[in-house]
Amino acid sequence: MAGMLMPRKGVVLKAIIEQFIRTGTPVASLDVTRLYHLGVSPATVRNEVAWLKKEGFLLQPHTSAGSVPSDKGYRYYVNSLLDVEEISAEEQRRLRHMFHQVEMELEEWMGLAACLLAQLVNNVALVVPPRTARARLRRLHLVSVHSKVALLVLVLQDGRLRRQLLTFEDEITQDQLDTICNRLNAIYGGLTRARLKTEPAELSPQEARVLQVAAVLMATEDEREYEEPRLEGLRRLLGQPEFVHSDKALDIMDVLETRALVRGMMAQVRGGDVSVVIGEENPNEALRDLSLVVSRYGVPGEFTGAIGVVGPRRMPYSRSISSVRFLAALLGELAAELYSGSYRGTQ
Amino acid sequence: MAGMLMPRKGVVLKAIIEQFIRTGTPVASLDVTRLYHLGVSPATVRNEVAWLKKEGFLLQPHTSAGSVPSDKGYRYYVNSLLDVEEISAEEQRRLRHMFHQVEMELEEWMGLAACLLAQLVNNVALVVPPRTARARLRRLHLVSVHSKVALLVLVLQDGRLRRQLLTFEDEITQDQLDTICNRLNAIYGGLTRARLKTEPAELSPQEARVLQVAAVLMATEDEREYEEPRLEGLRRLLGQPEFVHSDKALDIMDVLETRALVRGMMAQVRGGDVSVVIGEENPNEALRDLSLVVSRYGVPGEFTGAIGVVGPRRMPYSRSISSVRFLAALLGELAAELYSGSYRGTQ
DNA sequence: GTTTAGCACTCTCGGCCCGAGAGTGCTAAT
DNA sequence: ATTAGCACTCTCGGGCCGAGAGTGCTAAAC
Repeated sequence: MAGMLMPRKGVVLKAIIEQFIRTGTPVASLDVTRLYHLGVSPATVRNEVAWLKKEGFLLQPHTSAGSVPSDKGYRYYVNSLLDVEEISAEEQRRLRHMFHQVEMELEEWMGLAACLLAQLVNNVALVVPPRTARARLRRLHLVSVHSKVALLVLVLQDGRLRRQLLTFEDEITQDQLDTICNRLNAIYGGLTRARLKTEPAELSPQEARVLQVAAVLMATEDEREYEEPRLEGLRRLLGQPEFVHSDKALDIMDVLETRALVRGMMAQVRGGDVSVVIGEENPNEALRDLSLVVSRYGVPGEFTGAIGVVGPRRMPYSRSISSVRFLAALLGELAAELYSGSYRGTQ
Repeated sequence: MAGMLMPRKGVVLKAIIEQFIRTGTPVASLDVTRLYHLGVSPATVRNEVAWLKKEGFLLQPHTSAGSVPSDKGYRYYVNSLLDVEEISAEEQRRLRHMFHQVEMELEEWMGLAACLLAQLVNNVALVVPPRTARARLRRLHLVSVHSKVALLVLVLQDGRLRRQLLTFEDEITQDQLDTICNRLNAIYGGLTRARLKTEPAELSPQEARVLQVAAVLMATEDEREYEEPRLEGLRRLLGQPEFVHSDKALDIMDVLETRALVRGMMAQVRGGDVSVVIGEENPNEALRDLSLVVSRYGVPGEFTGAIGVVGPRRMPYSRSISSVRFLAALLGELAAELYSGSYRGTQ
């Protein structure tokens, strides 16, 4: 991946990539000369292009077509050429405002974030709900459904709700249920699943039963790999010119339906900032035609989700990076509020 | 839509439609003769086919191709020719069993139903959550998040959960929150939104605030047209040969993302049994290329959702109808358990 | 009158060819 | 190192054609 390109080679590469990202058709050296008048003749540009091809930054679909960026080209572009234009303060305010207008609920925020992101980058946006490494019980409630059946509602520390129907051997009233709740909450509130078992207590059969079901629910939470992610903008992705001949479109649907995308995406989120994965760099076979721009959000070590963009290699990287970065930060703030109660919002 | 077709005309039409549903290519009269040896010569079949074409039951893509069913043909087929083969008892047991293996939760059931249906019919399956016409509050809970913030959890009569963060002016403890809960539950449990306002009571400012937020949440429930539906098998639909040229595929994505499909589908569910809507019969412009097989499920008048299949006109109607019918009944049973507590399950 | 056989006719589909156009690569001059 | 000029290559789209499929019709048979 060598060092820096000679300044002009970089300019040419950048011009070609950005032109290609816009139009999607191979770009001719002449076009570059015309559109970004560099003060040199087309022939000079051709020489540079020839060199970039030789070195593998550009590809030629066929002998006499313009050039197309290779993965190596994109990579160099993203690492060294790209100037990420952060979202303007005004735009940030506008977006923030939208989040304050919807219900104060994580689900809503994620849905909105996915919608906005998809719109901003005109590709598929994916938001994976944040979760704690280990589910922690905040509180449980029992609601009588009828004489022998009750609805168990678990409120987890991070605000998630789980419910499960529960059948008792004998009839049981709401008052009795309330008593059970109060006792269990007093003893087990704030504990992880593992601690539910070790915490000693004398429990009635019913209490034991409720506790056991709660433990099972929390266990499935702990084991669940990822929550169902929000996914938006499929239509935009499939509308990209690279997918009009739909062989690839079907592959994409496969990737999405099998959740392979989520797993692939989660595998790529490095700590801290936004990661960019380009085409063949992707370890997941099925994602080789796609590029990913992803970021974690949340409080590292405590609870994390992921948000990202999926699109063809030919993707507006600058816009994607800035959008993902901004929304990740925003979601992080919002989620922190729900999770730990310590609101770290700006202003 | 005339009366019954002469017996043999019916047989021929049925044969052609079923063959076309299998293969997707226009079917030649000769093929019919070969595959379903009817004891008549190809020429006779050709005459019948000619008649069916003249009457508009069949179409010819071009002068010298086989025939393709028209909407009128499909309609006659569905109404008069189709013998719906109900799902075998053994299969029913197998499917039922799967529902008893997952968590006892409506969400899970709907997801499973969508998956199974998509698989059974190899098309898109859609499950719209059941809902009551008017949300009814079963119980509410308050969970302290931190000193001034609490999580309000609403348990609706039909088992749905809603939550909302709530900020108080002053610090408030869990004990105080519990007191508020108990009072509000005693007064307002089981009421609809409208009744929340009329029920007179002396409330503290905090209680009033909680009640007000609860009322708003319930109002948004009442107004919400349809819940986010479960949708499965998009890949299968897009994989159908009629969509390999992806112009239509994009249209479909549009329909799905704009929720037009759900609205279109809900518009078509008649009472009682499974409804079939074929192509142009669909009032919704965007669904003109698709056929729907849908059914309500739930307890009419109390709470209803919908389940259905979306596919190209060329769809396995028999299988679709029996699958939808069965799963609608099954979901109805399961949901009834959650909703009213009156379990009407078999066995 | 209905059914059957035979045959000509029509229309699509895939392959092929070909010319236009685009864009490069090379060479030689500046 | 840069530029001008030119020949070369390769794709793309259109038009052409032959094969094959399937019908529609007519005339004979039951």
